[in-house]
Amino acid sequence: MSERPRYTPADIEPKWQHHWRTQQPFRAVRRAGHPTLCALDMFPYPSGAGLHVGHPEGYTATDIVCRHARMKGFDVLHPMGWDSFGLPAEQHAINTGTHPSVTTRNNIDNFRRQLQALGFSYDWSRELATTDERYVRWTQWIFLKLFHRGLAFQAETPVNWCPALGTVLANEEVIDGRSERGSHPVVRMPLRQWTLKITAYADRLLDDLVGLDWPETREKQTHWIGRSEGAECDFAVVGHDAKIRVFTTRPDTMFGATYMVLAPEHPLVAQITTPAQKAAVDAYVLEVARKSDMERTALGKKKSGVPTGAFATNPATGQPIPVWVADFVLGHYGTGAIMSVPGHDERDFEFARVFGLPIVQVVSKDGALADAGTWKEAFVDDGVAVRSGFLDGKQTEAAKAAMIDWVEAQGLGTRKVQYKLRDWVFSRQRYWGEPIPVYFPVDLGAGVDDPRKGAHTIRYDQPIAVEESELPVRLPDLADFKPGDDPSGPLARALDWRFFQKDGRWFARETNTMPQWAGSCWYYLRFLDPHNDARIFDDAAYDDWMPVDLYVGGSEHAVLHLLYARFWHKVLFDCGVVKHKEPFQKLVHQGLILGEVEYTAYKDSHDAWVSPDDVEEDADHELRKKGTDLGVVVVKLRADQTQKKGGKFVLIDAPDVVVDARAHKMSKARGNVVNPDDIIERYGADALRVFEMFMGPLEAVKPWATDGVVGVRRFLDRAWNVCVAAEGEGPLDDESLRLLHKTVQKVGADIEGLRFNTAISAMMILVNRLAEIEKVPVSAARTLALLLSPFAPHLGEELWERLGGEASLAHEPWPTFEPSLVVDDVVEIPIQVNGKLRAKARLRRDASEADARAAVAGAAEAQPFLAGKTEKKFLFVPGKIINVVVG
RNA sequence: GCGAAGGUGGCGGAAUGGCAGACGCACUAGCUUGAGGUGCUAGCGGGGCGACCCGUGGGGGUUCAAGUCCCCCCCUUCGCACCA
Repeated sequence: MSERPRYTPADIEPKWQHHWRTQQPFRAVRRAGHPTLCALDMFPYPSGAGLHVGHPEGYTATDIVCRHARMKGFDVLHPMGWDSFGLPAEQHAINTGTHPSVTTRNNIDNFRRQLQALGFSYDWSRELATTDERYVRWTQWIFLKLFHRGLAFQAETPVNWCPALGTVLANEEVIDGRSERGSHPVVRMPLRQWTLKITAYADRLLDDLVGLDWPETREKQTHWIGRSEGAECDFAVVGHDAKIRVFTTRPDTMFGATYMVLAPEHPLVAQITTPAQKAAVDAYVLEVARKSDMERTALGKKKSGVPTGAFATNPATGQPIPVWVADFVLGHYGTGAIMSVPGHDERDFEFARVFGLPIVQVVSKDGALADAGTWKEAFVDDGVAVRSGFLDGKQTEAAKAAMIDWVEAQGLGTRKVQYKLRDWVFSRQRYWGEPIPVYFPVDLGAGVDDPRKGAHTIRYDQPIAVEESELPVRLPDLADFKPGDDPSGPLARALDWRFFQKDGRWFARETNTMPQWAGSCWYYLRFLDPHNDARIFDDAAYDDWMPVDLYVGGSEHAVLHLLYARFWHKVLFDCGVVKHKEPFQKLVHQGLILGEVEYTAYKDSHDAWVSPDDVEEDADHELRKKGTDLGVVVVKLRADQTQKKGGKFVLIDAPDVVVDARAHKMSKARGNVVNPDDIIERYGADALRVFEMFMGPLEAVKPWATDGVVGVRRFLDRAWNVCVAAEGEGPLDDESLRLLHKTVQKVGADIEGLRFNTAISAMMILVNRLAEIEKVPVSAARTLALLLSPFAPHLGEELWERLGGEASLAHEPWPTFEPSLVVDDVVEIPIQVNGKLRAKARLRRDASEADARAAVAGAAEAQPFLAGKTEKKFLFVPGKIINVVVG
């Protein structure tokens, strides 16, 4: 054979990356009359660890969409940037003394290098970092918008203080009483905090979810916002002036309220507890306070509580009912107190059962009266009100309305909408974040003329916004980044930065900084016009591209980032800065890529095998054999030591020992992280890109398997060989020509439907076919190169050039297909007898039933199943199937 | 407990109600190649010498025809977690 050049990604990939970097074919430019696409990736936090194979998954998906769109004539905005504030750089600074800005710069350089090595078609001229002062300026500018609208305020609120991190955390950052990052214990304590009034937007955040092309994330946000309608109502405490205000979604059941419960944190607890109960209540409240949220909920079903000894009057019945304290009532939801209707609420029912409190039926399924005391569970469905005075006979909905009317008429309370969503604690006691652009007057102590040197009081009650013209408020250079054990943060130590004089008066800057979410709340907007120092962005740039058509990122941001960003967007909408109610039209979460599948078995201390079902974790997180105190160790196995038996993997040498076969999340601790650099070195960036897309549906969680990469590499090799061997303009045989056109159709449709895995398999089929043909015409090879190019852009460009392409194929028109060639005139269709496949026939697509009958008669394999039988039914679906039903 | 997604070969996965397992990995055999991770050809769900039979978590149902639609159950993963 002649010497043909081989496919060498190590040569062609840098070549084209250089071309793209210098020629900038991916700059986002608007041309009148062209459709537009704004496709956005969730920008990464540039960690020191660099990219892992999870990053390129979503990035490759959007890159394919963008490259395809450009070839379809779209003007495309596809930017990338860095979410570069964050704790790790600061932690690194604490550990090593390296300034976070240095670490951040290095990490960004590394991330950029890695992303460019993957050949993504970003418009790098729009690159931004949230840590850039020119970006921070506008983040602070948005904060001032919030501040001036009364949406940013200081509050002495109970917050999640994490002593180990030395900062407060948003509720969303606390999981089971521990920090999301690092899993450190979190305690609740009241502190002065900047808080954003996201609850003012709760209804709009909820309502505007309708109509978005989003996955189940919409439901997650709905649950997170947690809107519930009901009423507030006061219950008078017997013998006190005090009233207990409760929130209920079931006002119709008030006649059935047989007791009340206060949260242990409730301010009235101390006031109304009788002397006889004081000791018990104090002890209980103390005990609960000591417990973390985790322990409080880990108790699960067991209800605990203590009576206060006090009674309140049920306003509906006029009867006194006991008031209890119990931890299942949360101080921070609703009013921190409930009326308990054990007949019609599961928790109240359970509680009543544990403490022998009366259970009364006030809602009936069919109007019939029952004895609730004998019930096994509460009746929580809607029904008809009974034993409820003026509500009797009313359906639940009507009864609710009537009861609320009554409560309002009596002046006891009002209709009320309650949300789970709480306001967003927005300050962090950290250095590496955006300074909050606010300062406070300072009162000097007697004889003190400089607060840096003497006693003073900072008037936190008189916040003053920094003038827009003075933005950005820059971070001071600091050498010591350690968080304090109080919430003033490391910036409090930068005295010359913190205190300043203006018109002869001393002021102090806010020393808290913004949380990492701030920068990511609006970066998609800055991409529109990233170098504009006069405005946040130009209106024309906004009109060119907004809103974001496609937003791809991990589902871990389903509530946190996406809710906050939507909130800011709506505030900016109210300010007239943006013109759409919602920023992200279509949202897709790429599935997590797990590590390689691992096979593990267990052995006890006698060296005997233990199946995973018999292994449990004891209180010290040590593994032991269930029901014994034998310690158990993990044994890692190779795949070839195991086999499948009855749906489970077992040891080949000991088939009664079950082996765990599962893929785990990639983590440094587990040592199963795959670095894309290594894959690129071995197989090339295009192979990595294609493999990530070939692994399965974009949204699915998938285990990584390095072995599989060779498969796509072979495919790319073959595609290369087919194209470099292409010659002349001879005709393609009919079947191959049809396959080519069908592939063009399928690849285009699959890209638009984000079904990259099936697009790739279609191209594999095409390449396998073309590889069998002696002389592939150049035109077919050019089509193949174009189809391939969104997935394997370096290969696509190189082949295009070798096939005589004049310039980069980045804007070359996407191939079209001939509709008549994608539908076959003659199709092979199955012949079934009683629904079972017996033969096959080749029939014209427009064949008649008579043709079909003739085909059946001519199908020798089918005859034995027809002989001597009576035809009951003859089914013929043209182009699909023949089914003869006989009896 | 609640909510969502999902269960198809050894593995990743295909399949507008119409030939289950496309495409790829791994594996087996042969060829080739002087070999050290990437060549070529063939085979590859299970059972049976075979014609055939059985197979999409389990059980029912609808239909000429069900992985796909309906009902019940089981399991896995993810999210939320006493929200009044």
